[in-house]
Amino acid sequence: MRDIQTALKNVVKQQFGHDITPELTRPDEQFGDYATNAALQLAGRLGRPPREIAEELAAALKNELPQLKDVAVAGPGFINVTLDDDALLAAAEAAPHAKPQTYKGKVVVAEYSDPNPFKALHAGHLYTTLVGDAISSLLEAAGAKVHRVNYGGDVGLHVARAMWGIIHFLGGEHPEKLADISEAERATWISKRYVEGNAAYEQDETAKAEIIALNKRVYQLHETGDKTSPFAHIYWTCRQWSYDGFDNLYAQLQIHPFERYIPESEVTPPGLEIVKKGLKEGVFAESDGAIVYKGEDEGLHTRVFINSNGLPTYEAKDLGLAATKWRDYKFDLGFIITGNDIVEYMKVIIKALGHFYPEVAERSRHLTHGMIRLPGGKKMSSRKGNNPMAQDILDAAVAANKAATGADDNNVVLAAVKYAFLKYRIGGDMIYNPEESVSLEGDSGPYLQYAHARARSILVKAGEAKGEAAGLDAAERSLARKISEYPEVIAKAVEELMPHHIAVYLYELAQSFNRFYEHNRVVGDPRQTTRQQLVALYADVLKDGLTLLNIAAPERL
RNA sequence: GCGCCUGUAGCUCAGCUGGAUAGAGCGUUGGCUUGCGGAGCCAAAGGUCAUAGGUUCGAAUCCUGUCAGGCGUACCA
Repeated sequence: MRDIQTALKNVVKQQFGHDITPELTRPDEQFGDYATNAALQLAGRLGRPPREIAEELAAALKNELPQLKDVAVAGPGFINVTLDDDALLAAAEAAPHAKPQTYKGKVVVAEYSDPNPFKALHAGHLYTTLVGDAISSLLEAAGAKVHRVNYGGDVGLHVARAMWGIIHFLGGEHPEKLADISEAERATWISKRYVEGNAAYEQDETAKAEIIALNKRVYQLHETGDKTSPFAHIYWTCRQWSYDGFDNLYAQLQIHPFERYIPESEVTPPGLEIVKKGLKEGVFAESDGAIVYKGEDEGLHTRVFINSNGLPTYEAKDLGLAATKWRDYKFDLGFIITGNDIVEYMKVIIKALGHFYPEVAERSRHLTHGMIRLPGGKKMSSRKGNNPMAQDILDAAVAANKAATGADDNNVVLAAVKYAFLKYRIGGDMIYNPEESVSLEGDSGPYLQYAHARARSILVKAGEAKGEAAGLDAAERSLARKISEYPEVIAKAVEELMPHHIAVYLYELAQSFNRFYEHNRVVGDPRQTTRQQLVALYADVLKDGLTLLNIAAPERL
């Protein structure tokens, strides 16, 4: 593909004196293997009929690359290129291993998941976790060194609310009573206390005052390094329980482990320093007793970085977080995945950051996902009807799988959930349908697992390849062509940081294979050698693609 | 009010750095069927790509207006 593109570029330059990078696309199969609209683009600049230019370009290209089977002009001025069978087969053979190394030697910091200790993960956390892990894997495959980091708020009002609930439950600051909580229920126990504290904060003025006081105590505890007071004991113990709970969920999901948690408390001091420095330099301003960044002149809005009580807000901490990541990793790309409700917020942060670390602001990418909803507005969360918890999603998948198959296969359930979340373009809201996700028919993770296992089983049955078969027949060619597209799909997914391209392609590939397989015998056929090779390549690509999405591809189901 | 995002088949979604007849799954209808793992294949029905303009040889894709929905809009995260 690269050869054709280079040749085309040269030809355009020689013939027409224009230095453009012509686009090579995959047209409908009936037209050929590749197509370019270079002639149509040139027509405007040259003021000549596009078909005429196309004819000249096609002839020159054919001359440049005589090994091409066909170079034809079609429609308004497209140039369609058809590869020789050997070249196509060679491209298919390379496909499972030919990944574009666009990130070779690059350092990437991937920040995703980002749950807050003392609270339960909701469905959105599950979404960023799966997408973040997939993008990380993708970048690794493209040659990057990826640092997976997880950021979360271990200080702040939500922690104070949880601490209030905990202390209330324990009947005072009695850390010894924590021993009564069994290991299995620790994480949910804490999130229940948070819910109680949250309710108290909203409804009870006395409790609200207490929670505000607790908030300050939590900050003080970090400032003084207190690890031993009863209050500190409760705090540190429960914080660790939260992290343990997160780790349990990640293990359950079988995703790559995070390199580290960066707690909010750790980035608060550097964040405060940046804001203080910025205040002197005039980047930040005082307003109503708070320290703010005025974004209006840059088309943004004003945000508070230090509130009128002198406490840092999330904004200040985010600056500290960026500085910390930069200090530790000196990355080429730092991406963050969060819900899309904070896009405007993040723009202000990055803008403010640019005053101190312009290179970091430039290398930071904020990716977002939308809300997760359930079909028909069905409510599934215990607490907030329209905001399901991560565990609710997993439980629903397990239940749907059990209902459909009667079995309890964790591999299948994970494939179902991961694929369901990864097959959509990130950015917008999505509806998670548990029944469809576990379905063995249609565009699902389990379907692809089956497709892979079936291909492997054909290969087992086929044994050693024997005999020689020349060329490719029409059905074989069609499959080989689809297989050969794989590296281009990866390149696009890497460039756009969009793993859904892979999911979409894998399903199309499976469809291509099924069409081929319907009417073409593999084992025992005179063309067995060629066909067997294609089946092997197909299975390899499926496995490779599923692996990039962090979905298991077992040899048999 | 202002800003950001979304609006493609009954439902869920691809396609969106402009290009050839707008695609897929589910659902509906009809066919294939003792198969190499049929968890599949073929076919049909189903679309004013929210809407009105504009730019262009060419617009689902770019620009503007309108409508609808979501989110954000200073001391929550």
